[in-house]
Amino acid sequence: MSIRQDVHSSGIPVLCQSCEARHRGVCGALDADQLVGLAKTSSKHQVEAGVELVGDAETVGSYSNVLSGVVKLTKSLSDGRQQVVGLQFAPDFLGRPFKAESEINAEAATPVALCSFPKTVIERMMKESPGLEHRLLKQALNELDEARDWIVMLGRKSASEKVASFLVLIARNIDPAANASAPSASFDLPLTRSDIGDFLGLTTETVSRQLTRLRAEGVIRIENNRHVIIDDMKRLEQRCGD
Amino acid sequence: MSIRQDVHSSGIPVLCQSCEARHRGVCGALDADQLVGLAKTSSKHQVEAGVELVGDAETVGSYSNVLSGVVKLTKSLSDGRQQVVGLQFAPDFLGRPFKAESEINAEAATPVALCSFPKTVIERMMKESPGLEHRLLKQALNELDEARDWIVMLGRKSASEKVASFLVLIARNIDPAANASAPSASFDLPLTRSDIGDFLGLTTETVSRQLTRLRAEGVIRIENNRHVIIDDMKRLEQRCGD
DNA sequence: GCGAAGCCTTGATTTCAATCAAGCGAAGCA
DNA sequence: TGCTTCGCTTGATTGAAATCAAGGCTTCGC
Repeated sequence: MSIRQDVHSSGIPVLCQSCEARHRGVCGALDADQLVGLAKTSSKHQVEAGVELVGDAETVGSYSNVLSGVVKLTKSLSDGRQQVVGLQFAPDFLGRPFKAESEINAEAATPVALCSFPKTVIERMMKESPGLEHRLLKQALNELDEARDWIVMLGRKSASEKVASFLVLIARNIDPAANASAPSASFDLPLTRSDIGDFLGLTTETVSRQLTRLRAEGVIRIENNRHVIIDDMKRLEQRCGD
Repeated sequence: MSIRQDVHSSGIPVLCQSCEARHRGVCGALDADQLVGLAKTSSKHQVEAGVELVGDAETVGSYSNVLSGVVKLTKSLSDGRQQVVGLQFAPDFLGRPFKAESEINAEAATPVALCSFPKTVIERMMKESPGLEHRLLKQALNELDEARDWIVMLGRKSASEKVASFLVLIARNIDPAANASAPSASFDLPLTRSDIGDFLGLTTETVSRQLTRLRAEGVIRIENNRHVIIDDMKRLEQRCGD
């Protein structure tokens, strides 16, 4: 798949189409020369749901921007218990600077499009361009804030509060219309019931029961097992506990 | 309390005594001129256990290095349920750049010594000195790794695994002798049973029962309710689940 | 020393979510 | 078409940790 190298109206070349849209990714922090240099080394991938991204020959030794879809980060205990420790939506940055191996598995939860760059190129640009480190610092601090909310959820919320919180989180990240003020949302769940369980520290069965309850109480509607419609976000948010 | 401004053997002035020891804090990333400038604006505080650090007049609008003691970061749900979301040991950096208010409470868990700087000064230096942002990025990424291990613990570990994991974490951070290879450790717990419960997503009673069990099985010894002795770290680590 | 307040432990009981078990429905394949 | 597999739901039972309850240690100030 070819890479667009046309020039933005501001005079800054655009590395990939999607990087143009929102600037939480890598590209928004670089100057024109760097973007041209980076474009020569980048490659776009389309990946099916279920594919391991770490350990994959194409992604080892590289950083990526998520262009579309959802990537799920997981860790496992020695006996096989699994926990989701992060979800990356477009245009998040994927990869851990300053560390060779991370013990974290990354897997495409839905079909995913990635734009990848060699680690060496990014690391050189980080030294040259303070703006890039600044951007990565901001993303890391945001992820840390999210992780802390997650910690509160796992440590102190009931199963029904966890499921409600999960739906609100996904709605905010996936449904383009579900902005802060929007009273409703409609989206496909990017995870199976089992993955949702691994995200919330619950079993598949408990997730299923709580979704059934929310549906029975008219808080959400579910079509085809995957598509969720929330008519009244406020009502759902009241069940999040916070 | 006066601030040491003597000169390190390398020619770099030392801002505070403790910053000299390890360099995960702010000061290690600055050049000589900046350190002298920073020293003029810094102030050292000694704080008793239980004191709120955020909302405190002296720490609002400032960043701090933890010089000694343990600071506990907590978040609360609307009905009062509380969860510890971070523990800061010397020489961690305290404060959230790029964000005015954070919803997070910081409290001295033990007597704490802090070295504080006005936010404005640090933020100016961040613009001038890429090294400072680099250091903050590294700390943020480390904290993110820790947060993800914590998420696994809260989501998937049993009460007894949680308590064992907590003891190992504290031993590594507090007992200066408990390095990777050390087979034993000895330290005072920086938290009450109730705080440990808020850290692990458990109740006081459950924490107490699990500690009693570890003691009964000879894995740990406890003196005066607070002092813990671990003769065989390996044996304790085997109970962490990972 | 004495009393009070916190912190901690222990026991009895309850409860919420896990586990065990079964069946449904859609998708993929022979 | 029929078979298998996978994801999901629902029901019955169990179990781990919460809750409720009481009492014991420390530490403090008086």
